[in-house]
Amino acid sequence: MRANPNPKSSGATREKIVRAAFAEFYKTGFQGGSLNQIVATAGTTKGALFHHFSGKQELGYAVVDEVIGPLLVQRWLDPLEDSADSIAALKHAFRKFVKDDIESGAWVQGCPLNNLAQEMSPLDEGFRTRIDKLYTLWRKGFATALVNGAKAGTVRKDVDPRAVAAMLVAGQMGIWGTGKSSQSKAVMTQATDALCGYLDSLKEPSL
Amino acid sequence: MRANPNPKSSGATREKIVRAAFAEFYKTGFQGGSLNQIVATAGTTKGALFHHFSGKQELGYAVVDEVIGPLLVQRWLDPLEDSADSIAALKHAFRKFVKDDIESGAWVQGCPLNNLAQEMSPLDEGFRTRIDKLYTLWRKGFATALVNGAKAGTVRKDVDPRAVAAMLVAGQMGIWGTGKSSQSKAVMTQATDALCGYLDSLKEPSL
DNA sequence: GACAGAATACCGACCAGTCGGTATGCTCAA
DNA sequence: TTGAGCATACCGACTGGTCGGTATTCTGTC
Repeated sequence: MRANPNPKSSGATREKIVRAAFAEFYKTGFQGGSLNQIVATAGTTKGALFHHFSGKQELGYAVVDEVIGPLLVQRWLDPLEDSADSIAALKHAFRKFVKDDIESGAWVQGCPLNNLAQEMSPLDEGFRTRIDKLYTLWRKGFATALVNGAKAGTVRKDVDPRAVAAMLVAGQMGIWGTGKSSQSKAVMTQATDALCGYLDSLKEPSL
Repeated sequence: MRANPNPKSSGATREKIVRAAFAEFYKTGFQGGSLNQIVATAGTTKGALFHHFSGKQELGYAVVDEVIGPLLVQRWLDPLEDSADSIAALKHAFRKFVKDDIESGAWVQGCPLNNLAQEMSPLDEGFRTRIDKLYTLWRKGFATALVNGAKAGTVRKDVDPRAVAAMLVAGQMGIWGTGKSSQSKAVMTQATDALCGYLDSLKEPSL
């Protein structure tokens, strides 16, 4: 029923705020993040923030839905879409992103989704459901890839795709968490190596 | 070297504060935790807190060193000490603690060490080094168990103990993180099953 | 096209409350 | 008397959030 959704800029300001909020929460956590800092980074004001969002909480929800979610899909799910050898694709993804994040320095900040999950899941049910939705999507994407691999004959028939997917997503959490607290390339790489070894053990033996 | 360690209570008050701080930080995180709430729970006052600690930071350090560290050793490391079949011991530990934490309800709060690690590692180097020390100890304990298993002939000789240990600790982080955000016994159990399957693949094949 | 009126987008001063931290004084054993 | 152990009162800084006001743009009528 809205007549005209977008006079002036509107969408642009909103997006600047969400992106600044993502960066702030990624750096200092949701509770530690300051709205004053967010509006300063976004180059706008409190008035604009509270015009677009009812409060800090809803801004956090928007960060999960509109920034972190798409980032997850683009990084981890899309590359699996058209790959016959799902184990190779998974190994490649883990290896590549570990390497990328070490090189870019992002590894010391951990995974944006996991950060929010660990901090806010027990404190706010709205956060928890949104975050769980993304992790469920993630596991589903991995499980589907494994099923396709089994169909294509590259994955052993006796593996439980859902269990392995749960383990792989948990492994991602743990590997990035390890990197964050150890700040050691060696340890992070070791864990990745072991996980890739695990993936190898799921290959169809005839290959 | 302290001349008189206990006029009045002293040590008792300090410990009450540390334990209350552990509970508070476990619930709401370090940044979200309130000193006022901590002294209220401990049944003491700000004056006592700042008498024993120079500030919130040092109190947090004490929680890591004096509560979380011993808890980790007692739970994960001590049970591995005298076990010939290290893979069985590891599987038993994971299965048991997942079950325990689901039954006690502790799983929704995650792992105290991992919670602090994710929140504070990038923000405070003092936290990071203390936390990393504990994770290093943890990995070392697992690696030693694997080495002993290889010597006893229960673990394949070609496994890299350090890499597998890093992966197992990362797996623990991820499994408890999964439970926390999914609040699903099924998913947490699935991930544990897959990890135990991984451990099985490390067994000496002749057995 | 012009113009009134309504709605949207935004600003920035301001609020009450809470935060971590401090200054000071009491109590009591040595 | 001295000083450790602790309590109370209090501080400035900062927090998330509110609110009156203004600028801009849409809508409907002529």
